[in-house]
Amino acid sequence: MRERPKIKDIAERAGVSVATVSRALSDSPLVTTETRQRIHDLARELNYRPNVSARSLRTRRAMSVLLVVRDVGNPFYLDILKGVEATAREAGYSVLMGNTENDPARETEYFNMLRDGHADGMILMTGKLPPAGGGWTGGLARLPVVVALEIIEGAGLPHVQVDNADAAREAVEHLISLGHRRIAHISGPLPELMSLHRREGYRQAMRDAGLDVPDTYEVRGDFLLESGQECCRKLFSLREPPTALFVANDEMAYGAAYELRRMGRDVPGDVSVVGFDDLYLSKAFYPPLTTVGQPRAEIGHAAMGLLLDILSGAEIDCDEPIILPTVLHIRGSTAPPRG
Amino acid sequence: MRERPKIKDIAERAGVSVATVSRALSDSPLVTTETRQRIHDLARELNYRPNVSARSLRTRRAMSVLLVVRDVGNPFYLDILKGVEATAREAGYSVLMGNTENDPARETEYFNMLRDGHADGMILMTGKLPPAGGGWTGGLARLPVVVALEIIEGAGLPHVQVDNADAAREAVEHLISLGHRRIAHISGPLPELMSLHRREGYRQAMRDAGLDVPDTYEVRGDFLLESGQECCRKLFSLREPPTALFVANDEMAYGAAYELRRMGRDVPGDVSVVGFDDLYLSKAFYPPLTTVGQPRAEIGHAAMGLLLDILSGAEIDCDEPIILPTVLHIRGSTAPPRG
DNA sequence: CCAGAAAATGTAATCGATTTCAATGACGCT
DNA sequence: AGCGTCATTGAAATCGATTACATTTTCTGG
Repeated sequence: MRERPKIKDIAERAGVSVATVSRALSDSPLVTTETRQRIHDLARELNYRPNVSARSLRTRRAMSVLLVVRDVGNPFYLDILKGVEATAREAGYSVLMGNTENDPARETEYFNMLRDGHADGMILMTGKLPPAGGGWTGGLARLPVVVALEIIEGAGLPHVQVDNADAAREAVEHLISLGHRRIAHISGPLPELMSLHRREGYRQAMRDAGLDVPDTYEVRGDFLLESGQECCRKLFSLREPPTALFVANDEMAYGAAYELRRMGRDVPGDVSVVGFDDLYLSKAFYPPLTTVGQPRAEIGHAAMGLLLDILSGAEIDCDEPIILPTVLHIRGSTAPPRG
Repeated sequence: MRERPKIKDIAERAGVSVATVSRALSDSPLVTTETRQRIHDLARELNYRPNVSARSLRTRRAMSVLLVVRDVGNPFYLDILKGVEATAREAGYSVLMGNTENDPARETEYFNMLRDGHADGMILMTGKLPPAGGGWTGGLARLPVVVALEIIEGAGLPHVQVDNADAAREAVEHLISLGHRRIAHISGPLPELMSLHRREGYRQAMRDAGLDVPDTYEVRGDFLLESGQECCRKLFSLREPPTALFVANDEMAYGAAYELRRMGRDVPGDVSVVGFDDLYLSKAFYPPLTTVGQPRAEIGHAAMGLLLDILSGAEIDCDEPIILPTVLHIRGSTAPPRG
């Protein structure tokens, strides 16, 4: 058998019809235990594997889901992917990764993969929907899509997320409790909701402590390393530079810490830095980064679980997002202000 | 048209047969320019997209390739992925990412996806073949698989790689030229060829300089952060610890640098550290890491190009690997030895 | 030992596209 | 007008599985 065997080959060899083979292989109770066993053995012997195209054409199910992120290279997504994969695997689904690089064309493309039958559902972690007009405007709420990490308002999609505002507030309160008064914030891209919420948490902590936030203390980044450096330069060219930074993600925090060292300022001696995400390098960073940890595997697990529910036809309440808890990891990059 | 339109819907609306529609949509010269235009318009209007399962069932082509890595979370793979994707996209292929976590079961699974028709070809970056006996022993050379980064001997597969030994030699020569004599090596997992080659480069540079390499100066890691710390502890509990480390990848180098700081040794004041890979965080690391950079996008580009050649039926000479050049980035983690 | 229900299997339709082969129509040429 | 040629188009087979429906076999009770 040089060619890839098909169900017909097994049927001929076993002396039964293709229907019986199909039923036997899917462990249908309609076939005798003996024939089922015989067919299973034969399938293994021939090293048979069903053709996925044929199967999903007929069943209208691809048995795979799409996990769409901004940037696969971001180590942050790894644990989420693992959580998703483990849950998907249990249910017999495989996971396809999609990488958008914030490119709207690619975002639309992944949505199209849903329609093409490439995948049955999608976990969206880009914070964006494809631009309207591409045929997606209506009926989006009926698509098997779960939004994780990010927030997309008004689309009627189910969400799995953390309380960004609350986590940010906790992080800033940590800085305040160390004695810092002049605390600046490097935010993510605006007006994305995730960035807005983290900024809101920062503002609230400051307000609660009766601290002033001059406009110049809020600078906007884009979550990338270089942007952390750049924002940091801006903040430290101010007349009254901050003594602590709350940075909206770890990657920018790395950039900021690097830039501070370049400017001859010690972290945490001169400036304290808090990040957000707890990338796995953050504890090996110098100094080890104080940062907000998210339950990544659980996020993946919850999102995939929700998607499976939807795929099995359950009605999901989209107004009640699943909120998972964060943990503030206090490490070496924060200390009381000098003097 | 609430349902997803099929080719038949277009055919009815256009008053032609499905055959004509299929031909028109694939821009076959067999249809008049007018009907072709009319059908294209109609397709856009109905927002038609062909069902991939049906198409690939008939054409026996999935128009997608598999990119299999040890660990998607490793930022190292990002640029390679980008190179692969760009090249694939041009040729109309999409890229599916596979993540093995060094789990043989999952490695086999991705190979099976090839047979299932999920993908047409595969770029393998795990350095391993699935265990024999699963029906893969014979005919592997005929599978559309390209090995990138890693090396798999004797399988008759085409390779895209860098000259690991030469790059390692260059890195170690840099340390020697700074005046170091006691240079230790933290290797990758053995007996993987990539690790062996990097170690070989280290040994050769030492030999060429007439330097001794005690057995205790070669410790084996597994490419992960923690292993870098651990190996570092071993080396610095020696009677005569090294003054410089050549570490087989950046991630372990991070771990080693972290551990050195914990032990109160300055990098590069007390100990110089050289890594391998040039992760994008390496330049923001403290101190910025001296490391060997690989042409990642080009590796992805070359591997996908090779795969496309194979898929279009070209005969590939597997004995002549494609070798791409490396660059040693000299940064702040290396300096002359103290005194 | 037979009617009839239940269990096991087979036949053929089906999923939605591509493609082979046949049929049609338009056109030029004698 | 008649015929061959070429350009278009259509009808139907095909890819490899699943499954509705039909059929055969087995079992049960009377």
